Amino acid sequence: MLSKSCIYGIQATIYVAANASQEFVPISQIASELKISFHFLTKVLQQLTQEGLMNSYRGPKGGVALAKPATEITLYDLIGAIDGTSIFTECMLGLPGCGIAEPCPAHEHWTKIRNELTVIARRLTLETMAKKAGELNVRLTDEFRYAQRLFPSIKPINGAQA
Amino acid sequence: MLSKSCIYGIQATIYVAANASQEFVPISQIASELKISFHFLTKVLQQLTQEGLMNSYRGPKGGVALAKPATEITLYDLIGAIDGTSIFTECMLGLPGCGIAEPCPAHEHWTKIRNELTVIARRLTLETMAKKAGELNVRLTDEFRYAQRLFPSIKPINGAQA
DNA sequence: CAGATTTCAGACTCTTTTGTCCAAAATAAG
DNA sequence: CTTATTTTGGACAAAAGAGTCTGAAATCTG
Repeated sequence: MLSKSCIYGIQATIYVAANASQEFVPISQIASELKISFHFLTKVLQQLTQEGLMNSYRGPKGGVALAKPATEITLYDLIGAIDGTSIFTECMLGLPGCGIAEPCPAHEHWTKIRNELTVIARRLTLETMAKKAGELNVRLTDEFRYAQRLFPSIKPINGAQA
Repeated sequence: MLSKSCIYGIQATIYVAANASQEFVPISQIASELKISFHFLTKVLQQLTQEGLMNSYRGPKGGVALAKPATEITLYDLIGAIDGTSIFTECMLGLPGCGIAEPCPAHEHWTKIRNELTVIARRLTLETMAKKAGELNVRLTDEFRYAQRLFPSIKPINGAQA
């Protein structure tokens, strides 16, 4: 569904958004907390800065930060910046120009799903996901936390208890 | 979204289902009409026969045929046989065990989409898609037909005009 | 039986994705 | 100015996906 690059990018961006206290968050910190290869994540985040979703800063106290308020970045933006928007537009069978005029046999059904996916991705903001990530039982990585805070450095935003 | 193998498998199966007159359809015929590499398609269809969705027969007059009536094979079966069912079950961020207890930040939204996709894929039968494929303006490949029948050997099933 | 047809099985190549590594450029702090 | 930190950029390797090819096994036809 989503590429590894895209998944890492989404996870990292949520992490940065949830970590509102730091101005610039070093990629090394993100990588170690999310258990992602540092060098690989570096490239992914470079792409997000090139797409204008993040700002970066070199040197000590440097790192990456959101280029816009978390309310103005959506899941759609993140996916589009890394994997491209083809998931939201393409035919299930990959047929170019599949539409009402010359559809594939599954066109109408797939279109329905695709449109709902698009609506949801456009509505789901980074702020919403970051708030979720601050809740006790919600996680960003494959590690279960079981009532422990996985990222002690991140304070719960939405009144979730630690 | 779907792998090339899976797309080819779906296209080929629809073709076979739409081609109800032939008992066994040679893979070479499917490959040439759908413009798919013969050897590659061979492997994909082999997988479908191993999964019990198709029967195959060697030698002259041989080829592949549906192992079950087209009403009893769904899009879900085809995808599951080639790409596996992970699309229908997995977390958007790929987190193992992502569920109500320990969800990812996008869990509830993605679950909604995923469930609808599952319902649609389970309901969409090969018969329905094959009927569609028999209609004049519907196509299985990236070639537009523009009011020409792309596969003259296949007769329209559902009263579509040629 | 001989020859033609077709699937089966495996080896092989090419491309894309994923992951690793290293040196250079920018910046902060002493 | 020097050193440590951090992103940038590119090269490189490993793994997976996509596609090609060859020979063997099965089966029909004559």
